[in-house]
Amino acid sequence: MENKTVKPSPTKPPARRSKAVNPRTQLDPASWVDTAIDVLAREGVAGLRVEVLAKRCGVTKGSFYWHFKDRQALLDAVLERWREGRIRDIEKTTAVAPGREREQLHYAIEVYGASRNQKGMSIELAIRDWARHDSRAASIVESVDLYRLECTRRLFVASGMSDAEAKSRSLLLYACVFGLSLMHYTHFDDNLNDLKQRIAERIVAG
Amino acid sequence: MENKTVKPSPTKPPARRSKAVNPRTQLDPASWVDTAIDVLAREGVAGLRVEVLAKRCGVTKGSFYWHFKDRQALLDAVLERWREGRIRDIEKTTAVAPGREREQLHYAIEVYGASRNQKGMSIELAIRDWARHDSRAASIVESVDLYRLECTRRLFVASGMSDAEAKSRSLLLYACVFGLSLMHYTHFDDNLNDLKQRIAERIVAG
DNA sequence: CAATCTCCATACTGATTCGTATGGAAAAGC
DNA sequence: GCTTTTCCATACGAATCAGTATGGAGATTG
Repeated sequence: MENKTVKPSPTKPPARRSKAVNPRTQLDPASWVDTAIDVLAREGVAGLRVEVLAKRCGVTKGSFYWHFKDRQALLDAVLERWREGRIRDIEKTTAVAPGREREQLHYAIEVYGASRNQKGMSIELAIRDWARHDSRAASIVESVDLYRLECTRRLFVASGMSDAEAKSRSLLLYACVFGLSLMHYTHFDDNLNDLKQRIAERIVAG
Repeated sequence: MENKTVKPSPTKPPARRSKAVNPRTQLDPASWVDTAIDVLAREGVAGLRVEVLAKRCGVTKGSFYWHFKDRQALLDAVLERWREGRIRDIEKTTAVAPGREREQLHYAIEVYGASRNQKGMSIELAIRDWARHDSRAASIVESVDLYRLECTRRLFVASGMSDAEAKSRSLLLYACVFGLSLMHYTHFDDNLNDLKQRIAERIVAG
């Protein structure tokens, strides 16, 4: 379903409202997904309930079930949105001029640091936990993982490593990044930055 | 509450039933926790509902609320049981004769491999996701993490590393182990064992 | 202006959930 | 043997959830 389109005149592109840009009142599937991802980051998939989301959008379920066939349709839209965003992000992060591959790998590790990009990592972990019980989410996660692993593999190869070593480093890089965000090690040392720096070196250095 | 004990005669130790060992019918808090951890591994905390657990135990809620004050009491018991098991396991895994520290570190990495100990890792991940929304679980996870990090740190130090380097390696080890179990990389390479071996070397080697 | 379409509110059904209250059967204690 | 304690079943109330049905206000279209 996802919006019963193409009924009046297929010639007109969008033209939904009188005002060119929607002022405030109307909702579309995209804004529902926005809200859903926000809730996902803070409560996980278990928090993605249609009545809760509706209240958060300032409307009722009636609106939701006009834009989406059912709850699963929203969940699928959330997964698809996440995948697209991740793919774009990876391509941007791993694009680099020749000779600066190791530098870029350090940057890739740093941007995943839990300090900034807090919300992005929350979404990441929420979806990965989701994937442990849902095959749809698992499939999305796998496609994103393979794409990311491939992109960083190329960086390692370009920095002079064998293919097998590059694959190994690539896997180590992401495993470490996600694993660190799973752990509670704040009180393990008073110079966490030094530890992280050593880890990054261990992952990237030849 | 957790069992209204010490009413008849505090002199007798347990002596709950006629038969020395409980044959089958009676339940105690420990067996509820057993079932709960089983469900936790397969469905996460969200699956820990008292009526569901009761059905799985072959009884009704009446039994549950006799053994536990409320649902939270069971959750606390699950966390405590997990912590105790982890502490014992870590001590056993990191106890080693001098000179074999690196060997033991490789073993520690291997036992966490998702291949075996599948259920243990499922519980681990379920509790870590739980900890993202619950301060009680977060506290338990932190205590376990700090203990584990300290134990492996000692192994790295004993194998000849500086304290800072040992801490860094210790953090890298667990982050990688948990991170790998979060990822979906089965189709990334056809010789995953080689990749894992390289990763383990990278973590442990001097 | 009238008919239609868009988007949402309201009001239901039915299923689950947590927790309480109460009673009852079987064992244990005296 | 009678009472008490243990352990659980049953029955309830209140809350929350997914999904459906229906109507209605406002904009769009002819």
